[in-house]
Amino acid sequence: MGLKNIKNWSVEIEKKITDKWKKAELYNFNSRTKKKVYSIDTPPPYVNAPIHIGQAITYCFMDMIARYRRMKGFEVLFPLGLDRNGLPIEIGAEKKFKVSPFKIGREKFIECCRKLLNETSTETTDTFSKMGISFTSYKEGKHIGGIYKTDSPEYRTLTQTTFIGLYKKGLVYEDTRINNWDIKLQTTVADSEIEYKDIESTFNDIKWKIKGTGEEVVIGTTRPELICTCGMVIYNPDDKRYRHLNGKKVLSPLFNKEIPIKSHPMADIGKGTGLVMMCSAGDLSDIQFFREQGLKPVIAINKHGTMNEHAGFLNGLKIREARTKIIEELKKKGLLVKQEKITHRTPISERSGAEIEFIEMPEYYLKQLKFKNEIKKISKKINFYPKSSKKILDDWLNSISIDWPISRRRFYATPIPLWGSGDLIALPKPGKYYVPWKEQVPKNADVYIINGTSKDGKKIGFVKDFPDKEWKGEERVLDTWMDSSISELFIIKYKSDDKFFKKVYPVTLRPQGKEIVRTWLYYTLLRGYLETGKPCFKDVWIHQHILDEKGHKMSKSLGNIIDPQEILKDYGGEALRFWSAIEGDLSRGDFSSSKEKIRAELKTLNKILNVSKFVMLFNKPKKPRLTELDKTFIDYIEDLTEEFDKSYETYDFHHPALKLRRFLWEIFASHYVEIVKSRAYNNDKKFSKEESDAAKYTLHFLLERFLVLLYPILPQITTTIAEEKKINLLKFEWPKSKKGKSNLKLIYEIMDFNSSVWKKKKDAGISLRNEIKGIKIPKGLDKFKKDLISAHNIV
RNA sequence: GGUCCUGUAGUCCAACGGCUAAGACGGCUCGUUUACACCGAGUAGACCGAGGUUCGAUUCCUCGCAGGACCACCA
Repeated sequence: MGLKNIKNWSVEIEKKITDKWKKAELYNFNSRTKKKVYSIDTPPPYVNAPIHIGQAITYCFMDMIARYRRMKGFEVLFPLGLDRNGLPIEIGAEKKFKVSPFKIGREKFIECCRKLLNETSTETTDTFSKMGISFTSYKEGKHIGGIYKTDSPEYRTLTQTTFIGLYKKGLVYEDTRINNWDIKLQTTVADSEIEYKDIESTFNDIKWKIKGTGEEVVIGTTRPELICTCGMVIYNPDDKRYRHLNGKKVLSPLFNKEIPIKSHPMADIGKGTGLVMMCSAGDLSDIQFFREQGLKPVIAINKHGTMNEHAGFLNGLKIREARTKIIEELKKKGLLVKQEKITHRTPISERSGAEIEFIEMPEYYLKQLKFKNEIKKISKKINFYPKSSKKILDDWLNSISIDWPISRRRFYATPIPLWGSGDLIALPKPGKYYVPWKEQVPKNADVYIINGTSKDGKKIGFVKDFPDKEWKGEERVLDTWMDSSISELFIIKYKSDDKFFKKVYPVTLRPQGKEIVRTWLYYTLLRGYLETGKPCFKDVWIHQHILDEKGHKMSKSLGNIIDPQEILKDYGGEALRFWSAIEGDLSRGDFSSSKEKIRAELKTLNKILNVSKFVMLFNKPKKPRLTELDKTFIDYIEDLTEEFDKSYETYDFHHPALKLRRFLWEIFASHYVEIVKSRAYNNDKKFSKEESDAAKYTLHFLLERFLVLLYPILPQITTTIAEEKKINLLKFEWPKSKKGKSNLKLIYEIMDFNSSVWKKKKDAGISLRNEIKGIKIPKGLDKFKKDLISAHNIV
């Protein structure tokens, strides 16, 4: 592309490069390679929304990792996945086409989801391409490293195959339990899909009567509509006020149900009146309590979020209405003592924003409790970057208290591959994609009988052995995380290319955000362990959040979104990449993004361009004998080479980027170039040919090495310049460096000296090219005397 | 409540326990010097607070304060 013709680095230049790269498939994976494999389990973005700035930045980092590893001689597997399963897609379809799956039916709704997905196909990959991301492939397909979609038959087959395997091992069971229920989406959700928000609610003090004595006690609650589900009233064993009530019964207000009173440490003396009504629907800890006490839960809320027959006069009302109504009733009867506004941490469904209710439903579970310790053990074998991020995983592991509910009552997801007939379950053969809700049961499917107590199935034959049975296809689907948690297995061809899988497992790196440690990372470790018994990753790199300029989370409602597409359009991928690296260490802290600062990095790109143009004015001679000055600067960049190797290897691109920028502006351009300019031109023949050649050689050497070191961060501009020098950086190997000789202090001394001369000339009002008298070269810089005198025109 | 991370100029971000605390963006003042006005040269501006360890602390330790995160609890 002729460096001379490029005035400024621009988006147009980038477009030519990235278009070429995208078509050329430069980074295809050679499965017969003898190199070591470096594999990256990239996070598949959801395709129904454009890439946001956070994803853009993290993919920049992943690309730096991939490019560095290629230089280090690895065969790099860096695939792009597209997540197309699950609730986000369904919610998108519901909004876009203004439909409800419960009204238009399953088939039509799935069509809507497909329609939505087809429209959003290429935007995501285009964005990545513009950023210069070196995915193994930009083509979809079954080849190793091809773009994969999580809703493809191949992917869903693997999800089902692993499900079938888990079922056979007795790790999947169905149970009817109280669970997190999303009223909006009409499905059970897992604990990991819940977030907590502070919502204002009212704390109501209500009078209750002790049976027999008629004594009145006051109990506080935020959920008075659940009084009908109260199974016990408790107080703290140390609470003297209520000791005399132990073993007595209390009558629930309005319902007059007899409820036992007991002491229990869960009650806190200081909170409320010290008495707690234990309901079977408040939250999961209540449910645990019911189990512990052997109480039978009463479920008063149905799956649509309305009260049922257990709620007596509240039957048929929505939860909120029921709450208002019962408070009215209590007021009328004079049973409401006091009301107080409090903020209450309320469980919210992450996907829909609906308040979670606790409702009893039969769901499939994957056993996870019994593997907690194993997962802890294998996670110790994984390197976490930064180390402290492992704590997030440990905290989560410690808090897991129930098995993983994996069935969902939704539609656009992997179907659960089961058919049922009474207490029999038909489990098809693995390796195929099944859609039980609209397909006949395969005759060769295994038949299991469900044992009522253990919940585990026992195999008793095949479907063909039960010709009289009518089989009903399972209608539920699998939790999206059941798909996502095998991404690392899918990309290395688990169950489809055993030889390759064995060679490459465990996957080298999982890069991901801290907010999905408890979902994506944890579930992947669990699934990987259940499939292989081993840790599935060597390294895990956890990044923090990308915030707006003011350090706030970006969100549509705040209107502070920075759109990477816009940045790419205005400033290009290289500016975005360089800014990402310069801005901070993403694994250590959150980072704030600002368009202004990204724009500012364009200056650096042009500086690189211009310095290169200058160096290219000279031909690179064969290596001559170098001067002390030349050696000093070469030693320094050799040291940087060594240092950056270590940084890049530990996923630190921030510090090298800072030092490279400094090297470019401060050390190389402002000082080395300025000093040796006259020696390189050598117009007045003050220097010998060898001395002049030494300057030219060193200019080229420093520039080349600079480009090589910068290449992982800025691939487009560095390769463009290197091409001019007949160097192909895409295939360049990391240089073997000679270390330990650099003398930065000496370089600073040179820089100080230069500055002082420039200042003197400026103060004297003379041009920098003019002669200056009376300057003494400092002792330490004696060996550079000839260069310094010539550079400053000292007489 | 528990745990973790982070506190350096207006903003962002550096600095093996030691020298004048670096650089960028933004200010201000000058200036076209054969790669570069997306430039060059200057200039103003900062270590959250209190103890401790040390000859010496921005750096290490303790406590506090502030911001962020995760977990638990919240009747």
